[in-house]
Amino acid sequence: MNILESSTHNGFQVVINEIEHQRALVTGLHDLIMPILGSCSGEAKLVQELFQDIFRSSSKVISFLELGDSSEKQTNIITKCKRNGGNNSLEGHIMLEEEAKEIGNKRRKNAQHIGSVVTQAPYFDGYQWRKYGQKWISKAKHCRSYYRCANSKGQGCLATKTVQQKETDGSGKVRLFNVDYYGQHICKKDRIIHPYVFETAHQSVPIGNHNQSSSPMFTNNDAHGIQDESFENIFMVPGIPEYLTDFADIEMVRALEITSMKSPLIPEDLWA
DNA sequence: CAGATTTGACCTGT
DNA sequence: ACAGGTCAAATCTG
Repeated sequence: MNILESSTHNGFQVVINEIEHQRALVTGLHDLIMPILGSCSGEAKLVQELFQDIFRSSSKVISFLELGDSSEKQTNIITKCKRNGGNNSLEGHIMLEEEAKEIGNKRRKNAQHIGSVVTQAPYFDGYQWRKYGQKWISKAKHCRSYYRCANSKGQGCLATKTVQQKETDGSGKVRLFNVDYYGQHICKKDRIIHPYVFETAHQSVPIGNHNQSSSPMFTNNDAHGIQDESFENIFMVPGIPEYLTDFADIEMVRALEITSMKSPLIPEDLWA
């Protein structure tokens, strides 16, 4: 193993350890929240689903990283899937949902799918965005909005995202949005510092506590891009405690943080 | 008035 | 032909 391979492997191990640590933290949070919500409420089901999503996602990342430098294997799987064109063969079934999505992608520009997030707060991801289009998608209940990085003009940043409200369970209490990210940000110094949770030995800092005073993230939506929907409509979800709406946002921010950490060796599909 | 958003038209891939 | 992504003129807003 040469130095480069060794350092890459060590880097992966650090990431794996961090993700394992995050899983432990999330488990603790889960155990804390679920008794408060009860087991039958719609919010509890939603929160349960979000936790499951987080675990599925982290398991996926860990199992990928544990394959080590076998990124070739992953590439082969994807290639095979693409060759099969989504037919009914066994290999076709191996195809991940995200990969299938990528194949069916009709984007002409910025076709690089960076990742997807389901969140209650689709506009708060640390970047500023400008809406450039909106479209009713066939058979979808809600229209899809198209955003590009606010620095697309000034710095030529090609990052875009689409936001589409998910169809809910019908209760209408909670609005979830699918957010798909395309293209890497190449713009500089425009990011808002993430409200990371830094854990100390025996004391966890509450979510949202960091940078809250210096960052407008939790106090002023004007500084965060999109204003075509009201702040209240997005954040003040009836029946959901404030710390839970914060959690949903932290989840998204973390997903993005992982995205920004990714190795060029890892296929984009993994991060979807 | 400048910059952001909206919206219908246009373009492209399937 | 159709669905979905982008463009650009019109409109809105601070």
